[in-house]
Parts: sequence; C-alpha cells; structure tokens
Amino acid sequence: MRMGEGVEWGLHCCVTLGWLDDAAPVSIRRLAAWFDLPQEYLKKRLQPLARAGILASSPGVRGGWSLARPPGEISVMEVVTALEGPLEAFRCTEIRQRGIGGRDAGREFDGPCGISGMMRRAELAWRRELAGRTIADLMGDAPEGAARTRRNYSRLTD
Amino acid sequence: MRMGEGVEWGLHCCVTLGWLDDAAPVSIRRLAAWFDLPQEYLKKRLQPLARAGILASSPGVRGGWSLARPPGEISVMEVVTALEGPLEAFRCTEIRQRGIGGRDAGREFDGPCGISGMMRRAELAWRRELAGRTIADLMGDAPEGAARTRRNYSRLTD
DNA sequence: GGACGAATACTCGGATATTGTATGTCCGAGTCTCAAAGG
DNA sequence: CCTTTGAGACTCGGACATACAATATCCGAGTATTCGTCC
Repeated sequence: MRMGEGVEWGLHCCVTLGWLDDAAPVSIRRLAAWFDLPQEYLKKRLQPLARAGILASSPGVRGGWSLARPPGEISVMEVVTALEGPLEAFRCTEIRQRGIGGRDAGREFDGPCGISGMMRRAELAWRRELAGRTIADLMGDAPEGAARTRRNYSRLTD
Repeated sequence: MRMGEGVEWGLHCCVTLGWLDDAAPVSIRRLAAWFDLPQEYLKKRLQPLARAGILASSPGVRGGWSLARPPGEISVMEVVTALEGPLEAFRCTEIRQRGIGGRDAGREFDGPCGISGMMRRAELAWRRELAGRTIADLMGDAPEGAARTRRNYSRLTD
C-alpha cells in the first residue's frame, strides 16, 4: 500500500503558499523550480486541489497559484482526499459470497462483511487524525520556514 | 491509495481456517475453490503469512494450510503487515531540501519533516485499530459462519 | 508380516507473462495583462 | 489623451507515452503419505 507522492507535493506547496502569505500568485514554473519537481506533472497534481477549492489558479501573465482559503481552514484530510480520491484503501469485493464457501448462507450475508467493517473503522481513525490538522498547523511546526521562504523567494526573479 | 486484495483474501482464509478449527490442513486447491480465487496466485499470497508465523503449511499428500496459532493470538495488523510490507503508506522524500526553496536552511532541516511526522501519527492511529483486533474477533462478528463453513466444507470432497 | 521402493499429492521458490495504475510529457485552446499603434 | 489591437505569459483540459507495481501463470524441486512389491 502506497500513497502517491502527489500528496507530499501538494502539502508542501500549500505550506509554502501559506508562508508567502498575501504575495502575488506563484506560477507553476516557479513552484516547480522551488522544489525541483517536473513542472508539467506538478501542474497536473495541483489541478485537483483547485477543483476542490483548496488552491486558486488565475490565468494571464501575472497569474499563478495561491491558497483559496486561510491556511487554518484547510485540513490535511481535504488535501489527501482531493489528491488520492475519496475511495477507501481497503475495498471489499465480497469474496465471502463467491465459490463453494458462500453457498446456502441464507440471510447471513445481508449485513456488511465484518472484515470490511473493521477496516473501515481503522481508516476512520486515520482520517480523523488528518482531519484535525490544518495547513496552519504544519506551518507552525517549522517556525523558521516563513522567513526562509520569503528570503529565498525574493531571490527568485527568473 | 489502494490496499492489495491479498489482504482481503488472507483475512478471509484465516477466518475460515479458524472456523474449521482442529480439522486437517486445507489444501490450496480447496481454499481456492472455497472463495473462487485463482489457485496459483492465492498460494503466492499465503506464503508470506506462513513466513510470518501466522499460517502453517505442511507438505505431502495430506498436507495443506492451517492456522499456526490460536485465532485470538493473531492480530489483524500482523496479517496486513505480512501481506503489504512493513513500510508506511506515506513516504517522505524530503523535497523540502531540494530546489531553490531548500537553500540556506541552516539547521532548520536537522529535525524530521513536520508533514512526515503528522502522516506518521495518522498511520499510527490506523495501525493501533488493527492491532487491537484479532482473527477471533472477526470470527465472532459472524456467529453463523462456523456452522455454515463446517457444513459446506463437509460437502467438499473433490 | 515387515521392509523397501515407486507413485501420488501436496508445498516451496523462482522465473515469466499480463494487466493496471502512477508517473511523466506534450499540445491546442482559453484568458488575462501589458504595450504599442492609431484616432 | 483615449481606444483598439496584438503579443506574451500563464492556466486548463485532454491525449499520449513510459515506468513500475499488482496480478496471474507456469515449472522444477523437495517432502510426506500411500500403496504395491519383494523378501
């Protein structure tokens, strides 16, 4: 089981945009140079964040990407869901109903599968953790980040 | 993010073997027919469970698969770890250190990444849920399962 | 009747397709900004 | 000075190519059981 690296990219971009604060939108070219990431693919990963109302993208020559909301109102869970999709990691395919073992079960299979239920509970605990933390929390975890980001960004004239 | 279906297969096999209780080992052919799964691939997925000391496999003409321990002593977390590997779903690649944004960070990057830390906490909550439940719990979730399993298994002479 | 050997039915582990998803690249279309040209 | 027009910079969305992991199959080797054969 593996989470796509787009999640790491998206979260770092959100934190960086939060640190840059009220500055003008950041173009995808600058963002890619910022983290040394493939420009085209990073763009593809940020688009779902815009669709989810987490980032805002503005076209035109002065356009670029910015946070659509204050960092304290963007939960980490939202970012993960936007990038990984809403589906759960464990997907019950009801193999209990197939084959010889599932014969003559009567009403036994009316309810949901116990294995599926316990997996759902575990993922719920995971989601609860992520839902309780915001981009602002992540920004606060690295207090020197804001200064470094603004300092380095001012040098980034290309 | 998606969990391999081997986890579903493995858990159902464990529960079924638990319901069959002290019966003789079950051959891979019967197990595959039980859930209507591809025999060769199911075997490949059960082998890591044997390596992890969860299942026991015995060779020979009367051989087959059985639980290596009482169902109450096999946690769901063990099964998942054996099948999905010990690595976490989120893997920090330290993109904060790359590119222009990571320059002149001084000692700021000595500690672990805040994003990585919060992901680790979330996965810990997930793991804790799974570690607290055992195969015996899953067996108990479907009280009629034991009777149905033994009934259907007795018909399975092929 | 007991010892021995062959046949059988399994598992084990590795090698090898096949498929699907994540990753990465490219291009045309649309939109906003800015500046230059013309009235 | 004001309006219009065109060029440039950027995003959007889809189409396409590639890399890699999940899925699936196959085969040779080993092992325990069973059964027949021979002494």
